Amino acid sequence: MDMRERLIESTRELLWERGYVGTSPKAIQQRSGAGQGSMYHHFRGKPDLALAAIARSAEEMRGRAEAELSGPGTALQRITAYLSRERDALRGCPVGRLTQDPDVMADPELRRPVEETFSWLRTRLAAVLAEARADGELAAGPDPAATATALVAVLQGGYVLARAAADAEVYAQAVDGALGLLAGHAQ
Amino acid sequence: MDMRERLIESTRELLWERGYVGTSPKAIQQRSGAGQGSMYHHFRGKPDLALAAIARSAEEMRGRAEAELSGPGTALQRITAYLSRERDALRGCPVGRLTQDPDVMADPELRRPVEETFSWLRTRLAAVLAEARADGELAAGPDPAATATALVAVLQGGYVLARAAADAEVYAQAVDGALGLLAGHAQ
DNA sequence: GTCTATATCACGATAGAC
DNA sequence: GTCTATCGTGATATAGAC
Repeated sequence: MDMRERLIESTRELLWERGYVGTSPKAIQQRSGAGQGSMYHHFRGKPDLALAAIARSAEEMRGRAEAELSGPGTALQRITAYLSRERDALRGCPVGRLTQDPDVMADPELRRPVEETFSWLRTRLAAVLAEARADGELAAGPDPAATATALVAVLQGGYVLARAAADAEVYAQAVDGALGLLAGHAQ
Repeated sequence: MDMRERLIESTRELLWERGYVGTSPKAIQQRSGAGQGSMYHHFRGKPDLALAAIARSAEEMRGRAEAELSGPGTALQRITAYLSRERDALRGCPVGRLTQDPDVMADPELRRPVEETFSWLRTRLAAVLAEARADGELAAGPDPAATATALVAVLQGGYVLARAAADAEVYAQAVDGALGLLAGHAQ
């Protein structure tokens, strides 16, 4: 792995752990093993490096979701697979956590990957919910778009509650609760 | 309002907007109109002041929830009222946002109010869900504890999605989705 | 209680040698 | 490409006058 790559990966980790405001160039240099000059050779500064890191995290998140939502099985099975995927609950979501970072949200360039990722995810999940309904797997009652937003919110909120409790099991409980509510609408 | 009070309120606002890491003593002094000496006269430092602010936000959040969950109406009506309450979606939850702050979570004193607030809220909501079930308002299917965690997660995650989209309507959609799923279990 | 002065360190970046 | 030196600013506090 070359230095540029190590800088991006170290920044990704630090943004995940400490957010944008809490991540200093110095910390990035120490984690990656790069010197001052090296970092500023590959990137114009902290925002430039953060953009590379955020874009990659967003792409990775979307790729995993798409793999599960367009994988094998019925629509309802794919939704269940996506929701039930094992996640590092106490670490939280590397993209979702950026929404709490005022400096990220204030910068249109840094903000765009975050916005697009969740916009895509809600739309994609709504489409699979609509598919489940069309196939007679789900009742006609709940609106697919609203249901999709609620389900994604359960995951994002599940991270918050798990961290608050310092207990990954709380995340699993949130997912269980969502699946339980969804089950009432299965045909 | 005396100076001590203004310091706490200013800190509450700043923690809400920028988090603990993003809030400096200087910013607190400027917003409150207090000088350096004044702030350090009333509080030992940033952590001490943050504790006062966090404890107050936690208490306020709990008070509002308790008012709705123990208010008038059937159990299901109270749950719906709690979930549907108007909230400043783009501002987010002043307590939930602290879970993303590594320095808050690393300090047991600062962490405790956050942990206790959500622990209490999940338990309290589960009790009202159990009440709704006992009263025949809700089907026996979903587990109250898991459902409660999922519902609180929808609110916390709704903030994340609304901020990601820069659109408060997304928060409302998440709540709508949750209410739609819950409706399927109403008797 | 509040003020100003001062101290120490970290942040985020630039300059220029190698 | 990477290194060290340096810079100006802000973070977080202490000291002591008033």
